[in-house]
Amino acid sequence: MSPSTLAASAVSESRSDDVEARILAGAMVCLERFGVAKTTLDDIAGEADCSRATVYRYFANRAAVVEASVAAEINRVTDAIIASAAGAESLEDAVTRMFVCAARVLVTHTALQRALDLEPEVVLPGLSFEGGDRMFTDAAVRFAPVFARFVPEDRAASAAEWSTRVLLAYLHPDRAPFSMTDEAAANALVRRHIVPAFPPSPPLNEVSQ
Amino acid sequence: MSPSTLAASAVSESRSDDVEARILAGAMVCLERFGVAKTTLDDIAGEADCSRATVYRYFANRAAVVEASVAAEINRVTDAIIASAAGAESLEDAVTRMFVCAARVLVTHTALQRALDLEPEVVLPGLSFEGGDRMFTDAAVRFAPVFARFVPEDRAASAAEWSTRVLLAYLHPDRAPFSMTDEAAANALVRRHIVPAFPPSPPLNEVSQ
DNA sequence: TGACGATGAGACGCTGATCGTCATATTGTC
DNA sequence: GACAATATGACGATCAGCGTCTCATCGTCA
Repeated sequence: MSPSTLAASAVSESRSDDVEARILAGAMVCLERFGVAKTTLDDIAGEADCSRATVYRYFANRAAVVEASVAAEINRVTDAIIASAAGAESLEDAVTRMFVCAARVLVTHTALQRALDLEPEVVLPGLSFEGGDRMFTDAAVRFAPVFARFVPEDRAASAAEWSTRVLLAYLHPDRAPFSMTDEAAANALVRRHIVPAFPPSPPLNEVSQ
Repeated sequence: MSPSTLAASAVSESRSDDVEARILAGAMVCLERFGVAKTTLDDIAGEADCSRATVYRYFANRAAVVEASVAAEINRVTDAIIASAAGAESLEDAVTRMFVCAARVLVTHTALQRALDLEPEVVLPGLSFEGGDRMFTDAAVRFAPVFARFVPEDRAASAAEWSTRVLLAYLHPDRAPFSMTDEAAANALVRRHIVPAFPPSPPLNEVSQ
């Protein structure tokens, strides 16, 4: 448990929170600049403007810092994607916006692109939905409320998960020719793979029966 | 003296030359990716697709590889700048073209920009004409023939040197607001600081006296 | 074929960088 | 001024990188 987690229920947390955030941000800056392999704890501490020992106060080791920094960054991206669907008025519209937003954010994401360039063997396995880590399943969970606005409550989770799978599949570098940053292309994908599977309430089979 | 220098006067140089060039190119790739501080000899050897031992056969140490790689790169850039003035029909035209070319090449130069970002304290001192190394005086010497087409023979060298000084002064990051990539801006600079100082033969003072 | 030069593979010792831990100093709060 | 929370620099251990070396391999040429 990190000090800030403890501090959250206590009184003084001003510094703790600040430092932990600075460490995470500093680590991300280093990952952008140097890549995972070449980033040292000195680099991170220096960028976070604190001592190495302080970093160890918040994280068990180098790997933990990197992991937490990546997780925080994924959270940021997830937030942006969710926000992009705020004004949508249909499932098709919402998912199209989210796909385009995701594609544009990731294509221009320095750290990610650098990682794909320098250490693809580390990043690519993690870019699949089933890839062990709960990174994307967690993201899918967070997407669910967006879907709940357009599909029956009990289907929102699976719609979110399915959409995330499709998104990841088409964002994979191997799919280079397919550019999801193009709204028309994203929309076509959504109409083919997402919309038909998730009709508005009530579900299709209940109507047709 | 490097093996290829020896080989140049001997018979077989095919392989040597190739390897040396690959090492220099590989080193530049690493400098782009990692910066000077984080580039190891393993990185360079790997990028050059040869063993570490082979790198040491051509260069005394890591610093020598980096230095030679930078020198080779400066040569490449110098060539490009000279080539850009090929079709010029006046001093003003030639220098303007060279300034714009230099600015554009350097602004889009990944390794240089990365170095300026990561290790400004290493790069900036070297970006002055007087900066110890003969990098720019050498470049100025190579520019001289271009100037010899428009100014009296005996003034070509100093015209080249002066122009290089002006170029460097205005390319320095501290001068950020001044964008030499803009042809009009470059031309104005040339008209003010270069052309008046180097009238076509014979020199101005001889005419006016 | 045999000599030769170029290269790769990899082991070596050395040095400095990096890691993770520790005792101590500093800071903010009461 | 005492206390808790936290930052800091020092520490030893470990690791990665450097530069050197030897040996095996390969291709070329006499």
